[in-house]
Amino acid sequence: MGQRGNSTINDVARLANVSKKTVSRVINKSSHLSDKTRSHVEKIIADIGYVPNPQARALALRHNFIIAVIHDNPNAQFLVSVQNGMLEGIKGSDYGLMVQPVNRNSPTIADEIKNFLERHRPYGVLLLPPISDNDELAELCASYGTRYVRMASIELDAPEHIVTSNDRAAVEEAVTYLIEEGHENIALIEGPKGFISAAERRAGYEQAMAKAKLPVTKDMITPGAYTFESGYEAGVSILDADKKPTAIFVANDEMAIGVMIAARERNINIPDDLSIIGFDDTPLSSHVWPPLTTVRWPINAMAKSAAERLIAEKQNVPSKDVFLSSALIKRGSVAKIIKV
Amino acid sequence: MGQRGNSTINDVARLANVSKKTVSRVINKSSHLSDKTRSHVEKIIADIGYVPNPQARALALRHNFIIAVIHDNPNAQFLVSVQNGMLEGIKGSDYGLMVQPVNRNSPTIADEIKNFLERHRPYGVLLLPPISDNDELAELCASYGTRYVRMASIELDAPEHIVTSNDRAAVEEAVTYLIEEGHENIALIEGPKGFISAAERRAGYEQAMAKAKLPVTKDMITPGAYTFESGYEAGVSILDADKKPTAIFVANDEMAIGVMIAARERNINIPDDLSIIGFDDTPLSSHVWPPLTTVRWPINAMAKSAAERLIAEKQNVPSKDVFLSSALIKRGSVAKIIKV
DNA sequence: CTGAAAGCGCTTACAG
DNA sequence: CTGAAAGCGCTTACAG
Repeated sequence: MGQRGNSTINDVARLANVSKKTVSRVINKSSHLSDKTRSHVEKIIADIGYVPNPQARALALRHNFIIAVIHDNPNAQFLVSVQNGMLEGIKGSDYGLMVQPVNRNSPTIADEIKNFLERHRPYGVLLLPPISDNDELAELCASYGTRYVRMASIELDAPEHIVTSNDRAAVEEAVTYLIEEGHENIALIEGPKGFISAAERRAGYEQAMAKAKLPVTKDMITPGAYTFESGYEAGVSILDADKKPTAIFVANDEMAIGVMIAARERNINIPDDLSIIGFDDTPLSSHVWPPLTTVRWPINAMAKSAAERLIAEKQNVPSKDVFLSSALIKRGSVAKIIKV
Repeated sequence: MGQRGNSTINDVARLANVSKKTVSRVINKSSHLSDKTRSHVEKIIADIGYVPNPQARALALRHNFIIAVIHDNPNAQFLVSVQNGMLEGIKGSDYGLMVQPVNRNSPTIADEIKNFLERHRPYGVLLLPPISDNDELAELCASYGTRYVRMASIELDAPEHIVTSNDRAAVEEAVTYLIEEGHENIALIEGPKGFISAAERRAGYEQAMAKAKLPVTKDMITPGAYTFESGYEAGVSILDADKKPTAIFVANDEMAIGVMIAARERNINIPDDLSIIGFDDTPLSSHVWPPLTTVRWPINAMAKSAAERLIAEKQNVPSKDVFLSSALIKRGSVAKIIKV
């Protein structure tokens, strides 16, 4: 009996009548090895259920088999999508995934990350928005020799260090759709100041309006914080104003759902009285009534690509993957305007 | 420059003019050490920014500083709550958190877990429902000498291996509240077959009804799968029937929200025409209209307690913590029945 | 194609 | 209170 997984390379070597080195070669699938020796050793390994000790390997190899996601993002759905994507990316490899949240508003955020990097020395890390736009943190990773990829809405680093979604183009498309449906007075509820994604989505909105030669006045843009509550409040302020828009583009789904609640309270019918488009395509967006028309954000695919890059033989192979260009999911929250 | 974090215990020993062992003693906060030596060594360590190599420590110590959550639970909110709880539990320690999803329906689930355990040798793991009720998997952990804790709704293992919520009592309380509000025809939408939590919640419902001497017929219980879609379908089947209940206890919030959509489609007003209580208290439950009355499930606290136990000096200290006894969150989805 | 020696960076008895 | 030696379980040049 005894515990599993406690036989060592020495046991295998002794039983197989070869040197440790030879065993090591079959573990690491080295090529200089006769088929006969290999299969003999493999049989012994299978027989005694030998598995190399990961800590010993890591020490000798000078790197472990761990990648991590470092984030300061409270959104559960987003986080799990990222994790699932990364997990897909490392599937079949020897790597595992660690999770390390940090506190964006803390002045010691760099120390928190230093601490994590020192304590676990992950082979690579994925930095999620919004902290991914912090250059210092990226440099910190580099200073430890840790591979890193940043997820963002613009290319704020070298190609091998970035995985990008083109939020601007996607929003422009969504707002253009609203315009094509006959809307002219289209409001925007934007994301929090300082978030690159918020700025990009706003830029997409402005571009679409500009191309259609539709005016954008200050009162058409309401601040938000990417939270349900902030969406609700923005909705209240827009819907209680004298001149209401016929459509609102909301910078994420959670806020869009807040707006829907505000509208319902006021007996404003969606989509007949008010059209709404969100951004993210969270599962939730199809679970509200009416189901929300939204822009699909391929977080899963982005995270997968990032993880693959992190554990690739050479990270340097620049990947010019830009995700998300046209990804409008039309559901039930937009109606055509019948011009009088 | 050169990378950070690449000085070794030897550098410190040389610079401080002591042996490696002495340095090791200060790292590990051993007591047999003069204050003078200790502070001298600490200064050197701080000066050169030395941090012990985690892989080397793990190898010598014969265990690393990683705990993991192993799960087969698709619910993002649940998963993130667990992760946050565990992270709180290990805060300030040297431990870090890994995440390993497995496929419940796969015949090779044991192999997936074996693989993970062998590859990373985590110091401890938390098993989440529903796979937490699989005794084989728990034994598998034990066979590798890996500490484990299982999260469940009943005490299906020794006290040190379990963290429990008393779903049955909590549901009984919720249904009793419905009864006190005058409801007699109370339907149940239950969780999936084979889930312990589903059976416990159903038992709580049945107990409450029995104590109030209210009949429970077969047609009052509708199956569900803990998903929005299954809740919606169950809602449709209940609300399209001839004899409608005045209240429904739904075994989780996601399904409850599905029921709300089904009700709205049929112009059934909540709570005036139909009262609903859910279970979980997900953030979402207060973001719907009307806000959902529900049972608060303290996943975060449970996960924290489990993580603390996993990294404790002695796991054996049996913790008889049972979470959740009375945790009804009254919001807007229940109305009093005015008896005629 | 195969092996003996040294090394990765720590900690653990055992002495003194 | 402090240290020299051996060991944790692997891999890496270097030989042959």
